[in-house]
Order: sequence, then structure tokens, then C-alpha cells
Amino acid sequence: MRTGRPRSFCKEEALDKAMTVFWRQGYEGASMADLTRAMGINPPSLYACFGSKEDLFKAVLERYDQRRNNFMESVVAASTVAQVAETFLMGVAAFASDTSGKTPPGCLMLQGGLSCGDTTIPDTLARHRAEKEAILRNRFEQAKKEGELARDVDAASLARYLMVMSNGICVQAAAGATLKELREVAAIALSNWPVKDADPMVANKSEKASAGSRLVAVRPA
Amino acid sequence: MRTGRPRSFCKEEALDKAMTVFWRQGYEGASMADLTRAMGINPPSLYACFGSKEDLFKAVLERYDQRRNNFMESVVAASTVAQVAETFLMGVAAFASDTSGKTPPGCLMLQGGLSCGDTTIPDTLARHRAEKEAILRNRFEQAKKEGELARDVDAASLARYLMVMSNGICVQAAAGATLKELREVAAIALSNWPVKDADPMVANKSEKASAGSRLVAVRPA
DNA sequence: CTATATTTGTAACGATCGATACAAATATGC
DNA sequence: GCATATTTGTATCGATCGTTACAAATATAG
Repeated sequence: MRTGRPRSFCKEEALDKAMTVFWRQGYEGASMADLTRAMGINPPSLYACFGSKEDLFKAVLERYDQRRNNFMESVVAASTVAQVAETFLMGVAAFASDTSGKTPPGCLMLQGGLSCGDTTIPDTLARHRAEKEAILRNRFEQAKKEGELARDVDAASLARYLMVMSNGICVQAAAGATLKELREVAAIALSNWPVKDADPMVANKSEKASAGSRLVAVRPA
Repeated sequence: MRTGRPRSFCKEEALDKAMTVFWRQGYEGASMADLTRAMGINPPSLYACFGSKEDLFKAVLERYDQRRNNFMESVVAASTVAQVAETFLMGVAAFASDTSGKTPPGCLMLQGGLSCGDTTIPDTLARHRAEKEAILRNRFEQAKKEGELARDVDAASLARYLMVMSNGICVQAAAGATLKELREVAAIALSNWPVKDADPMVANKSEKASAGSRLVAVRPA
């Protein structure tokens, strides 16, 4: 067994405590004093366990990213692109506006640090966000291969559109928007979402105007 | 005339220099050393002229907000709601991805500080963003009164949808998205534009609308 | 038991933070 | 000219920043 005095705190719980601090105050706004107080440990314990403030943030981000990737997996598992979009946006709306108190509203990948004195944190976060966008893009490209989406559909733009909505929703959530408000916004984005595999959607779908808002996709042929 | 040694720098130019620093590095990421260096003045001159770091940021934000409000005026001056949406989103895309070098990409109202150790800056920025949303909402409510929009259309949701898109676009721009990419996203959002009842403008905005027909009064009759 | 290994809490490190004291410099008012 | 008013540059303030030295505390290995 491992020798020496045993650690008196749970590493995962400490990371979760640190996560809420970074989430609420951003990377630069979260001081080591804030973090150690929230984590219930002293500075030497923190440094011995996590290395540095930036390393701690990276560890927190990794933990956060894992959960977000779990979510993305469930999103792309949907059987149609419309369901992918709905699962994604409605999930983000629910997640970002969660007021259970366990996590702050919004998204760590934005509130962690959109801009900093040093750009490494914003860049890192942007890379993580781009990763999520790539997951959506791959899903849409696959849908094109399978014929669900027309060949002239731009999978990259579609994925970027969803990420723009997601980031925008998270910004609103961080500013106090309610779940109801965010779901309304998501519903607008999802209304008339292109689903017909034979239709070039982005180009000319405005006048088709299917009656009412069509939130659930039609299954592909 | 005013007595005493005259100021050796231009207040407006100094504010613009400070703006780019806050914009790029955020409120907390911008140190007074960064600011004074960029502004080309010494700390006592800065404090004598602007009061404090927070006061300086407020002054910068006021200057920024003025320009954004000018933009919003041109947006709501469009003669149809669809044109309002297009002018807004395309304008934001162009503005946020501007790489002329005069300003950083993105939007100061986001990069200034989405999260901070102290919440006053995020709250202030959120209030300013909400103000832009209110301008859009008022424009849409007026369109309902004038009959352009059906009575069951939710003006608030529509305005929120555009702000979500705007904020999302700015996040993407801050991460390096190009104008082309952002215009594609904006185009998707505009193609999803949910005009419920007879509206001729969404389907064919290439037609430039009815040229110079309707005088637009921002104020309700 | 002793020796070794690791964590703990206390206390403080140098660097940087936002903000100022002070006197020289430069204008106006008389 | 002199008195007054304001800005300037230098030099620095106390507070806080992220980080660490150090020794007491607590585990295992023998």
C-alpha cells in the first residue's frame, strides 16, 4: 500500500468545489484564497495534489469536459438530425439554466474565461468548444452519407449554427435567463429545422412554411 | 479659460486605447500597467482623468455602447421585421469578425467580463446587452401593432432569439471565426425566421423590398 | 520500536495588483 | 513679475496575487 500520511480530502469533491468557483468567477477572478476556502484545504495541499492554479483549472476543465462529452454522445445518438438538434439545444437550455444550486448557470467553457491577460485559457476553452462543434459536424456529415441530408447541405455551417445557439443560450443563462425563456429561443431555432433528405434546406425553405412549429423530425426514408 | 497645466493627451483617444485592452484581455485581465502603457500615460494622469479602473471601464463601455446604439438605430430603422433581423445579424457578423486591427474581434459586452471575482462588471454588461434586446423587442411589438406581425407572435422571444444569435456569433468571432463562416450561420438563422402569417419579405429579400415605400417611425403613432 | 514517505497547517515569500504622495512642470489670472 | 491651479513623471504605498519553506502529524515498511 501507499506509504506516508494519507490525504484528508476527496480529490473529485475538491475538483467539483473548484469548478463552481472557476465557473462563477472565471479563471482570473478566482483567487487561490477563494479556491482553497471553497475546497476546504490549505494551499500546500492544493499544490501538492494539483500542481498549480492553471493545472487545477485544466483538471477541472477535463472533468467538466467529460460530462459535456457524455451529453454530446447522447445527442448524436439521436436517430435523425432534427432530433439531434432538438436534443442538443433543449439539453443545453436545461443544463445552462439549471438552478438546482449544484452548479452555476451558464457554461464553464464560456465563463471560465472568454478573455484573459494571458490567452492560454481562452484558447484552451475555444478548443474544447470547437471539439463539440466537430462532434455535431461529424454527425451531420454522416447523415449526408446516409442520405438523410441532401448532398449540398453544409454540415459545418449547420454544426456552427447549433454551437452559436448553444453559446448564445449559455450567455443568456449566465445573465439570469429562465429555462422557459431559453426553451422558447431553442424552439424558434428548431422550428422549420430542415429534415427532408431530398430538400436543399438552407437555401430555400422559407416559403414552404410547414404549418406550425415542427419540433420533432420526420423520420428519413 | 481653464487654468493649470493642460492635459497632454486626448481623452477620447486614450479611451479607445483602453477599450482595445479591456476588449482583448477582459476587465480583470487588464492590469493598470497594461492600460497605462497602451494609453501612453502614467497612472496619476489616468486616475486624475478617469477616477479608478472601474470608472475607466465604465467610461470605455459608455463609449462602446454609444456606437452599438448607433448600430441598433440603423437596425430598427429597417422597414420590415425580416430586414431588421437581417440587418442586425449580418451587421453583428461583420462587426464581430472585423479584422481591420482597429478593434479586437468579438464584442466588448461579452469579452469585457462574462464572469469576475466581483459581479458588478458582468451585471453591468448584462444590463447593456439586455438594453439592446429591449430595442429589438420594442421594434417587434410595434410591428405587431402595425399588423406586420401576427398577434400571437412573441416579440420578446423573437428579440431574445436574435440576441442569442448575436452573442453566439460574437463568441465564435472571438475564437477566430471568419466573416464568411459567421454570415453562413446568420443566413441559417434568417432562413429559420419564424414569420407566422403572410409576410412577403422573408422568402425574397433579394428583391430589396418595396423600394422606399413605407416611412418608418420608430415611435408608435 | 525505528526509518521512511507523504500530507498537514502555519507562516511567509517575491511579484504584482490598484492606487497615491510628492514635487517639478506648465498653464491662466492678476 | 507673482499667485493660483492643474498635470506631469517618479517613486512608492499597503493589499493581494500565486506559490512555497518548514516542521509537526500520520501513515507504511522493516
